[in-house]
Amino acid sequence: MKSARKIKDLLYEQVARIGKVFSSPKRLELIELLCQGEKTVETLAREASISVKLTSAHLRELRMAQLVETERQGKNILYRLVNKSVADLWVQIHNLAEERLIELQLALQKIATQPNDLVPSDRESLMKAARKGEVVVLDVRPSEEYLNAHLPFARSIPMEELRQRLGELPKDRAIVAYCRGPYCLLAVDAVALLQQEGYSAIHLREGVAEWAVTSK
Amino acid sequence: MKSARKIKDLLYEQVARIGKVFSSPKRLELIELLCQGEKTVETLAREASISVKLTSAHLRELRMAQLVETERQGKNILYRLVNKSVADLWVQIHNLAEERLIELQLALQKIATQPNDLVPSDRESLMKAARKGEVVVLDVRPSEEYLNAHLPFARSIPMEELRQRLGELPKDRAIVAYCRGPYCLLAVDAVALLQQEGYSAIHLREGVAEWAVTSK
DNA sequence: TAATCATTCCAACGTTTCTTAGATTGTTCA
DNA sequence: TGAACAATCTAAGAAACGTTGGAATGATTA
Repeated sequence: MKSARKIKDLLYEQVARIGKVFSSPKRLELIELLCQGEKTVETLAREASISVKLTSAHLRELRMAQLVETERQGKNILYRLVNKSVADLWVQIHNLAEERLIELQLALQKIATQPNDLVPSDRESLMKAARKGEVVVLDVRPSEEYLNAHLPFARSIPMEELRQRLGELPKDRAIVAYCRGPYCLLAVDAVALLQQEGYSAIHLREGVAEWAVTSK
Repeated sequence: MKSARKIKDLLYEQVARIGKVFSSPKRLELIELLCQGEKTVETLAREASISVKLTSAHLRELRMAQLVETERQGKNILYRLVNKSVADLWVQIHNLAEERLIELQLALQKIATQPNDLVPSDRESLMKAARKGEVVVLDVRPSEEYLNAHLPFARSIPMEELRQRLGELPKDRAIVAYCRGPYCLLAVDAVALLQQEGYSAIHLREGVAEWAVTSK
């Protein structure tokens, strides 16, 4: 019989394979992007501002840990998360980080133009207001991501088109903008633009992954 | 204004600080031990079969990520997890690992003497049976850990004392043994001993941390 | 106050990981 | 079939990490 110690070492080593994936900033960014839907290597590289080669190397780690799966589509290879557990883990890790790390809290505070521009994270009342049409929930991510999944009652105007399409939005109601999550700056820019143009805009930190986490 | 890229890099880097903690097998083992309650450096070192110095170094990482807190008690320094989120994250990571990594599944299968010695993870019916006294839920961890927290209706007989205290257990009812979690081998040994002595014993893979995870 | 004990800090080694560059595979389109 | 393209594989230097030994800290006990 193998020694108990060796068996245990083997078990923890396997779990650490998963942990390692979440230990690199760039891999975390890729995971967050994959939470928005399947993407090609090139798209991921562009969005994360890294080279295709490096992206491929990081994706290899994700693949070896069995956290993503690939599908060839013509010339491109699409990557996607294997299931919701992966997205959940990402959300739980960044929630814990936000809860514990003062440096992160400070950095996040600096991003939001004004603290009261933030939506208090009370999902039920926000959804109630959205259902009644009292507020407009606005998804400013690229439209593919909106099509893949979006918050209930949300409308899609990608950030790139927002300036041209301002006329579609009402000035007499609050506009709640969201994007990929708390580390995506699209909604921050959207709120800044909207406020500048005289809209009453506020920022919802959560994205679809955060929203979909089972317990809060 | 700082470039958006720099801000994002900073944010993901902070989250990665938390991820890094979960990327080392030995640190994972320490976290699992700390899930059972507060412990001294020496105890942690002994249980994880590593030197005190190395334990201290790993605990330093945990401290710098703000995931543990310390308290001096006489000569010793007690370490404990700052809150339940940390234990939850450990449980979620090892659950995902068990779900995705075939190597881990195989290793875990080898441990259990027989597949049918495992309790089907149906908490409600187990608790129902335990409440009625139809089964005996047996905690074989050291008694301090039992005192810190244990499953409902559980009785404590530390593995070290089990052989001497066999008489306390009934032979006409099923005995459900558990320990620190799926990677702790105490309950495996307990089940083996009990079965050898003619008891009807089965193994519950989950420990208190797994049991306490909000959603399953 | 000195001696002891538990723990941490510091420095150093070998190992792993990150990142980039060059060559290679597999697919599509002409 | 060959050219163009997307992505991966391999190799290699730089950076970070795990681990160990020796010195230092801080509390307790005699």
